[in-house]
Amino acid sequence: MKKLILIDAHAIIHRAFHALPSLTTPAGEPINAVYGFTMILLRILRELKPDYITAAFDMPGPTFRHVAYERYKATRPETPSDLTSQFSKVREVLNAFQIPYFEKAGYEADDIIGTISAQLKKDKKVEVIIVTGDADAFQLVRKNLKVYSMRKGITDTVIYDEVAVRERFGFEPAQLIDYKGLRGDPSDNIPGVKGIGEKTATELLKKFDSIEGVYKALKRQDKKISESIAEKLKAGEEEARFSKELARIHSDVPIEFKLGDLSWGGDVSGLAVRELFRKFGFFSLLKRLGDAKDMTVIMFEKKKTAQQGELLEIAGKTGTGIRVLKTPADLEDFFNRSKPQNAGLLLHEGVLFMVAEKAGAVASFDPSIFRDKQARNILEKHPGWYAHDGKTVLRFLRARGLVIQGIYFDTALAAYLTSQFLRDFSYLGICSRELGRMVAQDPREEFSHFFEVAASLDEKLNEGKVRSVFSDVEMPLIPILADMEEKGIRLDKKFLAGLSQKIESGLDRITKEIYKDAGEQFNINSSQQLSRILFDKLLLATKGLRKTDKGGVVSTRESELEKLKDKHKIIPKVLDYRELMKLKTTYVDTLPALVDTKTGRLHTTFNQTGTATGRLSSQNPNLQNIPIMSEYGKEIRKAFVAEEGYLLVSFDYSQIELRVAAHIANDKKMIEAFLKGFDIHKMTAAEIYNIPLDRVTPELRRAAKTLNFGVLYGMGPQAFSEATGMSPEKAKEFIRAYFHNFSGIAAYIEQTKRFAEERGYVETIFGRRRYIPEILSPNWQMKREAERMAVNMPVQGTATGDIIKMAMIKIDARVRKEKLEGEVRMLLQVHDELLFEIKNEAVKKYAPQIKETMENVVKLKAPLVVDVKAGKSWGEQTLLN
DNA sequence: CTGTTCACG
DNA sequence: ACGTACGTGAACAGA
Repeated sequence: MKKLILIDAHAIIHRAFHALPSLTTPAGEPINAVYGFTMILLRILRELKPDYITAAFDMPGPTFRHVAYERYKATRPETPSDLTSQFSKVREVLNAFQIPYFEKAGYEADDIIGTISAQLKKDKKVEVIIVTGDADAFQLVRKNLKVYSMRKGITDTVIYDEVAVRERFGFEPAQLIDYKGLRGDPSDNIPGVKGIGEKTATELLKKFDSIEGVYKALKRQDKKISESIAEKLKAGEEEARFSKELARIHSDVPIEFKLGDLSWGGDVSGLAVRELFRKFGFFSLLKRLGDAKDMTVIMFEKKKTAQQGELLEIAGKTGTGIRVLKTPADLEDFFNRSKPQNAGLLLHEGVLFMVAEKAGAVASFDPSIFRDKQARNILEKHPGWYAHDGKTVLRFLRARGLVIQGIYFDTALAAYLTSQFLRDFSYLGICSRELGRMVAQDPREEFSHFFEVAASLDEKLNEGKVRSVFSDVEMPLIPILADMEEKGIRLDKKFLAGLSQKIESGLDRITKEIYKDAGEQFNINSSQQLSRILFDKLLLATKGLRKTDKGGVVSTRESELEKLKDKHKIIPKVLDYRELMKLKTTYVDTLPALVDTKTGRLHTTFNQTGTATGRLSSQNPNLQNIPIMSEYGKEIRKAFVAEEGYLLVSFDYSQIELRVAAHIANDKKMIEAFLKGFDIHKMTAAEIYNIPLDRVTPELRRAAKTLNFGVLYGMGPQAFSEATGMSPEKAKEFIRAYFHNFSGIAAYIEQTKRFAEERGYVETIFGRRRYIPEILSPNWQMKREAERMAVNMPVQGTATGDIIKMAMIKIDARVRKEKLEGEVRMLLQVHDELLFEIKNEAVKKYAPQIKETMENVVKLKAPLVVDVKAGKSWGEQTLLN
């Protein structure tokens, strides 16, 4: 069957305009709606692959509906001028794609679409899909006519066919106009019957089919209509019939077309499209179209890959401010003509650029420059560079034997610390935001704005104490993290190979048993298939089990299977299988493959701009989630070993988040407990149960521990009872007792929520911020969620963001000052733990110093305590303190 | 490319 | 009227 797409351009443009932030073309004209429209257009062309396509527009001026009813859409606010200018640009887009469109004075886009689809009703060989952001079109849905619509924004799309309409509204598509006739439509100012809402309208239509049916029933005094409703209907009869007609999409617009005129050629990447995208600044879309030989200006010719030490060389087109530096004299000249304090290094798609204000803007390096002594000297003595993602730049240069002095201002970090919404800290991302418009892909263009972007970010650092977090914490951390990444950690591959064998055989055995218990073979890794086996075949009861987040199907996650443990012998086997599989695929088989052949060690990358709270994260591989809990997990840690003659020494902040919470909340009781060195969880149990310490059982202590952590995250009674197995009532009482005893914590929570509501953000004690706009959400659930984030961030951010980073900086400074690089190496940070590789004979001397530095990096009311453990591997360490 | 699950703090 | 305890990254399934 052939496919025809009808786009309600009017509706889509409006939707896109409101869904996207304001964006402008490089020339400064508003473009967000056009951008959104184009994204949707590209998506439907790709997804639906139409044979025919056309679009319809509204025309300015009154329509037949206004003539019939002067108050039609009278409550609509006037179209903003930023939007009106975009309609003609959307026509330009359609022209570029060679998509025909219709518009007719006196009619709306809706009616044009209704007319076209009505004419195709007889044609059984064409399926019609209407693309719109407006629910009115649902009335047209029929066999072979669907509506492609958006739930919210422009990415969340959904296709309505007859079944879907019935499901959503509870009646047939054609009844939608009757529904509107009764209920009205405030957005179009369609009156409907006063006093009849969604519920009643749907009920009436279910019983009497249509407005005509409803009024016939009313005439014969049908008992199914209650008195009060009958009265409302009587009073509103005229409005009802009239509203129905207003809502009806017409199919008699005087337009002429032949289906053949609407056929679509299928080319989304023609010359005209590229030209237009460039003009509008749609560079990300342009990129998605792929390269077209006839259009792309080839600026750089790839000689060898960047990894091999050879960069890219300019092949031509150096006319617009870009210069190639080939000799040291070029470099010197470049520097002399620039303000030396404003020199920047940018790594973009594997090419290093040097940016300097007043010196012809941008230069790319000729690779040979790295080998020239004189040139290196010039680069190395420069006191401080601007950079975007300085850590990567630093490592890039170091890998080529060039050690620069340092990074003075990192735009990625500045954006990270000042950003209110953005999670994307790519160079292009921050340029768009800081400059308030889209920025070209062309390096000549985008890098010339570098200092403008930096200045804008610099200004924002003045808010509160953010600048001190930037210059005292994040910036100094750059070279330290670079060092840690470069050092890497040794991995015992042989040991892991043996472990892999063991797990493999265990897995084989369990797999067979599971198949036998299930009575068939299936993919145990598939939660879907497992669910079918457990709940459809073995018929295990699903009552009281959680649903998955999005799918709404019964979850098979561990905490749920745990509840079924005794119901069927297959369950514990599945749990074992899951554990082994996870360890094998994520760690045992994966890590050895990532060991660097040159260094023989495992190198992670720390992401310094990845988290909302100020923590680091670790990737490729993630070395912050190496197992420790299970038996096999500990085995995996044993594969992380120290170099010969060294020990792996770990320094763990003991309960740092709780101590920070006690400090921030100024909770007298908790602070006292920490001062006296009590077992905090045991004491918590004793306090809230009001019993002596020696009567606290292990279970009570465990519950108290759960609560101590849970409270910082905003845990409710429901979750607490799930986690501890106690009844919800008891859990509630437990929590109440907790807040009663630790009134400081309770006050902190309330105070922080209020702070967030008033200011829109929360902050750590050092001034790191997290913006939480959702705190003002009218949506009950979102608000609660925002509150939990707000309460948690200052604690998590202070402890595992600020404090441990400051400790790292202090330790590093000392190592450098005393020239201990050969003896003491910081390797990993795991939020509240630092892992070092220290020379055997040096451990005794330096471990206590590191411990001391960590404990005293900041003075809290509840003192910081660090546990030190050492061993040949990360998995077999013994306590030193 | 998204959803589910699970490893860590 | 309910279904979330915070912050991450990675593997796998399935569309």
